[in-house]
Amino acid sequence: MGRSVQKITDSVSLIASKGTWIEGLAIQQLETTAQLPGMYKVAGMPDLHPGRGYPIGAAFFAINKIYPALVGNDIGCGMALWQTTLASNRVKLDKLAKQLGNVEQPLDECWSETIAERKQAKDISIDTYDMALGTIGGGNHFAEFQAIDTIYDEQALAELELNPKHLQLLVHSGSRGLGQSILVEHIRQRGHNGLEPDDREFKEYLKQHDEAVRWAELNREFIALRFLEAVKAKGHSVLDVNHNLVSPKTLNGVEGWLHRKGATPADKGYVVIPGSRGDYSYLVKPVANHGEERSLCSLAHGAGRKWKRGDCHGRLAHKFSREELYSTALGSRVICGNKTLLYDEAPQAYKKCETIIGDMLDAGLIRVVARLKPILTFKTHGDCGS
DNA sequence: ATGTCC
Repeated sequence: MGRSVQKITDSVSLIASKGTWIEGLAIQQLETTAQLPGMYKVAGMPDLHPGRGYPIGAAFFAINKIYPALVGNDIGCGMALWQTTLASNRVKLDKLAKQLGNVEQPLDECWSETIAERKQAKDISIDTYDMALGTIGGGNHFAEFQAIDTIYDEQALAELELNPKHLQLLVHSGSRGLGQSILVEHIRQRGHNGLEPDDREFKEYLKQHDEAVRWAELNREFIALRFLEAVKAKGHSVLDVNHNLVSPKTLNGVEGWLHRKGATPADKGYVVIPGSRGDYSYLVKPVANHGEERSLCSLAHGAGRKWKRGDCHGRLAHKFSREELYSTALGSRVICGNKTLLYDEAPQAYKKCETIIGDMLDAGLIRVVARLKPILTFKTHGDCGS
């Protein structure tokens, strides 16, 4: 554990070098959250940034308690990586962009049989949010075609059966309105208080939470499938990892509940740490059983915001027109019909992913397998005004 | 983050 592990208090650590910029408010929120009853240890990741009361980009280990409000509304949010059959060197950006016209509309009737089958297979019975299945949503969610740009570990790539000559599809989305509704109903009943295993609501919440996690996984699957269909390609899932959830975990022999709020698991195999749409993403292999105590078996879930959402239009509009933001410095294309979203998620609003990766390398938490370059990032349909 | 808000 090197210079990029900071011990803030006995129970609060931060995986970041002194040179990595982290907003003071985020550290404050991390320390405040560490004071919650039953909270045993918390760990900020290098992408730590302020949230609504609780910071994003952190893991929280509590004993005999879970905090639904800490998990937040986007239960099961995560990253899925799909291998496609599209040859990277044959990509025509205009054609690709054109093919993706309607991929954010609700899935049409042709999908209903597949939806029913897959829901049953994944033990999902709720149907209130079927309309949202296969949709990306807003915020930092996206689906992005990527090309493998640099290979650092051939063997790992082979193990994952990734074809470096073909495009990958990275999907970042969650449980949409379903997770939101579960949180809202819980807050209405119990506020921000934690739940103990003896509480009636504990089991109820966890049951709904676990279903929302599976729903979010299925959502990413349908997003990938419809994208593949739209561009007339085939593909298969390589990995799917949730970074927003609470799960039982034993850390150094202590049983508890690990809350991950924008924190990628380091105990679920290979993961992708995405950069902003104008930056590289990294396929990494977590180092087994390393830094459990300080990192809580977690990693950054992305490059991390540098600027607050609402600030971005004001900071960028005088410098960049909408049209200029439809392409990036790496030559990739952006489809985003929502102006606010276009500015809020601009590459300038995020830290450089390389620094986040560097911090985790310094801490001995990961090995880098490959660097992925963005080709086309889809945020939301391209035809709405604001 | 949000079938986003009256």
